[in-house]
Amino acid sequence: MVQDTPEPRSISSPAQRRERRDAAAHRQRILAAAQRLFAMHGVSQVSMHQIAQAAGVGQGTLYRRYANKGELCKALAHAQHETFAKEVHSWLASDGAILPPMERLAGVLERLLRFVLDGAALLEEIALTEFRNGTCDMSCDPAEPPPGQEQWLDWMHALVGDLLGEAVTRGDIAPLDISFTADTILNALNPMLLHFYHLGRGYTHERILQGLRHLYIEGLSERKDR
Amino acid sequence: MVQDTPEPRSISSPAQRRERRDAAAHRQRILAAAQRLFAMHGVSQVSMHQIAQAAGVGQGTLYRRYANKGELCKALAHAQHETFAKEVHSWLASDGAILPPMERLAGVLERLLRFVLDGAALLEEIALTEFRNGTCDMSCDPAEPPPGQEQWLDWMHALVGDLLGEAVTRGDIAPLDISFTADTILNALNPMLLHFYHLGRGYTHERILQGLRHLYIEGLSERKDR
DNA sequence: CCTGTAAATGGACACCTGTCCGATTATAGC
DNA sequence: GCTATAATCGGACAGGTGTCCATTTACAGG
Repeated sequence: MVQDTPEPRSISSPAQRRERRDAAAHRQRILAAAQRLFAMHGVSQVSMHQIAQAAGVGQGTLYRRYANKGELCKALAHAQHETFAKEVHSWLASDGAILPPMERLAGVLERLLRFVLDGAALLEEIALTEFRNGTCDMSCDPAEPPPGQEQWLDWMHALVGDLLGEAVTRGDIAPLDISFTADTILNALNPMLLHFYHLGRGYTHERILQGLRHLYIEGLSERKDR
Repeated sequence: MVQDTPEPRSISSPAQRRERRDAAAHRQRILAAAQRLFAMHGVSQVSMHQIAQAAGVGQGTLYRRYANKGELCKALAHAQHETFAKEVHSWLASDGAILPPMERLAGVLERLLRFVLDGAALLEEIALTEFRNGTCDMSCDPAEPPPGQEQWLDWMHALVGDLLGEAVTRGDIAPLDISFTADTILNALNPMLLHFYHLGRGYTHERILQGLRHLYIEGLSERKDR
């Protein structure tokens, strides 16, 4: 049930000691407890103290590993992120491969929207914590540095940026500020914003998708086929 | 210094008692103290307890009036909001009047960007609190209902929506989901997002403005003059 | 002036986050 | 097995938020 980052536990681990066995067990228990409590009561209703208690560890231990609830959520969301990344990659390599870049972007956004709406509770907590702490970088837990793992937001930013860049090169869209545009598009799928869309405005999934498509795909495209 | 909502203190106040004099004085002291402390140490560094103490009132009194720091910030930001609204209105009535709707929208966005960047600290706290509490409606303090006062976000949403609607009617832009588009455009100027743009990305004021213009003004417009 | 009543007050309280540090325990080298 | 050592543990603690409620106080009407 609990997805764990596959530890670099090769015996031949060169200079650095491998994670102590009890520590590893505790991390498992923490993740399992958090997942259970979150599922039971909702992310925002569960305190770090409760998690520590349910996992049978002290608060200090919990905070040593996860500096705040957001970090803990990141660890839990990690597997979901990877699944999503794989799904997007495989789509881009198969069905998406024959589409022009802006249509590929549309496909990515559609999948991203679904992904965010599904994992909303976890992602919201992550975003909230980051904004609150002013880190704002969506970077990953430095205590868990799986080699070569891309940071979530950076990865999405690069992906959207690449698609935009390709579209510019092909002349499908006019030249633009790629980095800023990618940021703006991704922000339109911010978990907190979608939460507001759902509660405050009552926008449906389809309506959001269509709105995004009109604004960012058709809006940017030079050749409008109307 | 402290801008106060002009109380409905007409003697002929029909059924409802007017605010007690001591309560009014306390509110003044609270606002003054908050403004002073915020200016001195930054919004996020000042606790509600400190504010209460500096104002010479108990925490209970403070919370009775302002349910949380966000509400207090809203009260302080109220005058700024009104100033901004007046500035936009007068521009729309004078220089803006001769421009097509999408150019008027560009002017509004430019002013909004400046406004948000200026009052960032206060607005960020407001947005953060709202998201945290899940209220997400940006509505005003129900304890202070100045008659006829528009809610800030609703007002902006309506303004942007009107401009978009006019542009559609004139055929300047293709028909679209006006409400959703207005929400999305406004979200691109979210205080928290701009904070991230500044810190995490280093985007300048001008770069943001140009990016927004390309995306939302030129992107939506039918007749592109390139 | 006196009195009833509802609004206003303020500090104790419950709970939460995040830090700190002495005590504990796993591991490496002998 | 034994020891040195550093990672790890866990609960106390320092703040902060927001609630509660017994007490106080301003205002209106007799």
